[in-house]
Amino acid sequence: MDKRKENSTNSINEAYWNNNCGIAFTLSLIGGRWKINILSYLLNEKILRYSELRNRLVGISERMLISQLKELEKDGLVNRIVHQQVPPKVEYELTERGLSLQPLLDLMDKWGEDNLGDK
Amino acid sequence: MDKRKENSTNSINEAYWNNNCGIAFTLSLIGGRWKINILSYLLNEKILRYSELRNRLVGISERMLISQLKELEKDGLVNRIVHQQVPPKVEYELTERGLSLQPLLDLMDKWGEDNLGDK
DNA sequence: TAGGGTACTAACAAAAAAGTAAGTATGGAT
DNA sequence: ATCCATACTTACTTTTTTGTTAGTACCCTA
Repeated sequence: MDKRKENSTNSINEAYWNNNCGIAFTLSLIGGRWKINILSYLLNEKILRYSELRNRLVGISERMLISQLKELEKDGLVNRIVHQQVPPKVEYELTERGLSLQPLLDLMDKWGEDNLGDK
Repeated sequence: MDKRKENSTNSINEAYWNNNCGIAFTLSLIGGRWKINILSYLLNEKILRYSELRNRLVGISERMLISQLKELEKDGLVNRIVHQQVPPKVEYELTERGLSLQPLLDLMDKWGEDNLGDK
């Protein structure tokens, strides 16, 4: 959403790895500042409207919430469901691809919990 | 290594989630710009010296290579082995904790490969 | 005595990510 | 006619990450 320079050294390297390494590609989809939080809530609660997500994600700004949701939608991980009514009502849920992240997120959570305290 | 403002909104939120969510903690350790690349090479080749890593990580700058290695070492994922000789020889290998990331990285790789082409 | 190879370090600049504050559209309720 | 709630949008600033370039130390070799 915010524009990046497409020919910076960093962008070129990033694009290269994202297209040639499964791990890098995966990280590029779930690595955003608030993405795992959003994905986790949606995994647990199935469907949430915009304001419900905002209330759960303590500390997030509207700008970030929208931009993370847009990226997740663009990457095919969440569906945006618009109800035609006033005041507006928009809900978010995981796509099949989003749901398929569950085992990965579970494993990340377990590894993290196992290593959190230790040095 | 590079200093951050410790009381910015972003830092506070990040620290909060990293200490309370296994996934966030895991991401904070492996999410650095070149960390998965370094971890992958060390998983495959067991032990590599600094210059060997530099040659494999096409596009990385010395500054980034050092800073990523230092963070991985601080987080207990890699060992730094210094040989007392001239010219210097320093090798890097995974710790047990680093090795324990293998299943996670494998899963991330698989998910990425399965989803790379599709839209 | 000058140069070479390795593993770094440091200072400054550019790029990218995130924060902040204010504004928009809509139709229904008052 | 005004206010309200929801889901955004926009412009501008700060913070954070990364790049770039130019060093350093060490002993050995020529």
